[in-house]
Amino acid sequence: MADHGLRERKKQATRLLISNVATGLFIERGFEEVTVAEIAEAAGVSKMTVFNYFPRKEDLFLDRHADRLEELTTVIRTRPAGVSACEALRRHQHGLLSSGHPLSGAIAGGPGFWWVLTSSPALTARWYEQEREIAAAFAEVLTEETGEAFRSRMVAGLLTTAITTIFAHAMGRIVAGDEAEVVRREQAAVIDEAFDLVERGVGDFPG
Amino acid sequence: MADHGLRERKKQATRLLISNVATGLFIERGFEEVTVAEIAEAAGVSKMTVFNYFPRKEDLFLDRHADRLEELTTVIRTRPAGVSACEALRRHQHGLLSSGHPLSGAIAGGPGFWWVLTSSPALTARWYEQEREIAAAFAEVLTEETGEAFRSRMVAGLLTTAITTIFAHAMGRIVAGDEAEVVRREQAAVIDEAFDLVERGVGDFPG
DNA sequence: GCGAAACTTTTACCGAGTCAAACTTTGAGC
DNA sequence: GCTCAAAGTTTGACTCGGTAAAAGTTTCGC
Repeated sequence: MADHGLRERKKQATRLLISNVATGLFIERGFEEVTVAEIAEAAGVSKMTVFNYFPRKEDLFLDRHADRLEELTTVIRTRPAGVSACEALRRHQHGLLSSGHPLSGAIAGGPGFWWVLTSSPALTARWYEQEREIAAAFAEVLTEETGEAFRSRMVAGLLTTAITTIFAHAMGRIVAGDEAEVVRREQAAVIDEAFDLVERGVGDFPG
Repeated sequence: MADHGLRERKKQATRLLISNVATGLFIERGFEEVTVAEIAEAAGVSKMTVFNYFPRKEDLFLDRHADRLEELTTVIRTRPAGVSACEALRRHQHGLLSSGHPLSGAIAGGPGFWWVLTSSPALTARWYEQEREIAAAFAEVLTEETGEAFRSRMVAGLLTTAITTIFAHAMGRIVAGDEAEVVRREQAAVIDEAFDLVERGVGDFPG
């Protein structure tokens, strides 16, 4: 069985169809202005089926979360010996940026995406909930490695804060209308500033 | 007019009544198991009135947020000269702990409260949303003071992470059934560990 | 091809939250 | 005190997200 049956292919196709239809409608009209029933109809499927694939309406839009979570924990778990989690993530962020990956927060492609995200409280809430899941996953990895539960949790939180803030900063600029290319050019320094703060501490800022 | 009219007193009384009735029911049976209609009836008021005072159901339980936000920003804003925001908050947390304040996360009074909070996803989500509001408020204060927007935002995020993690740690132990007195005794070290990480950095943890 | 398992649809339902219109209470001025 | 306007409350109807159960429909193993 597995991933080659007709069944499985159809499922993936349906899932993708629903997700695409939904995303299209959201970008066109905004998250709150589109109902699940509408999405279902537009995708030629029943409302119940939509919820079969996506437990919450928000997940229709934020469906890359699982991949992102997996990717980020892998970065920490499989980092080279002698490299700290902080350093590994710093490099990863630089990598995302220079490859123009959407999650670096500085892509040309779609202010539409960021607009949808920022203009819906429910969606932003879910976004930040996903950030917390990332922090929890980090904490688990670090605790496994070191056995120090509280310290791991703290470090996980701080690292996640860096990632989130870096992202939010870029997103904010894009939404505010800044030129994507400019944002992108300046983003490397932002990444370093954030990770420097986590790695070396805030000191006595602001004096 | 102002805060001495009968009108205003009645409003405050109604608000308090609704909040108390709601909290009581939540602690008794859990957040999801109580409907707003039920709360309204128990408080002898209409459902609409409940929503008049508390825009979301979650706010019925987490109604101390405004005070907490105010208190925390004041701590930063009015800290003595030569004391960093980080240090001021560290001291504040120690103060909360030694005065047995609920928000220190280590009180004897009510595992009920923490149980309600942790057992409802909607409630925890709202809780963390409030943490983000705190981070945003911190960022605003720090930006006003220093003019460095991104750095302020990062530091605000890191400080908030410390507060949140300290709190979550204590709450987790209480909910898990640890003796409140023990948690309380060990909490001072937790506070210092958290703020040390923020102030001096995570370094190369975990090697 | 047959039967079981998986997927979808239908239908009915619940609870949060909104809206508008009617109704009641309070406060101010005379 | 009485009256009028404003503030607050209630009612009832409605929308939408989400769940549950049962009845189809499609795919798969044999």
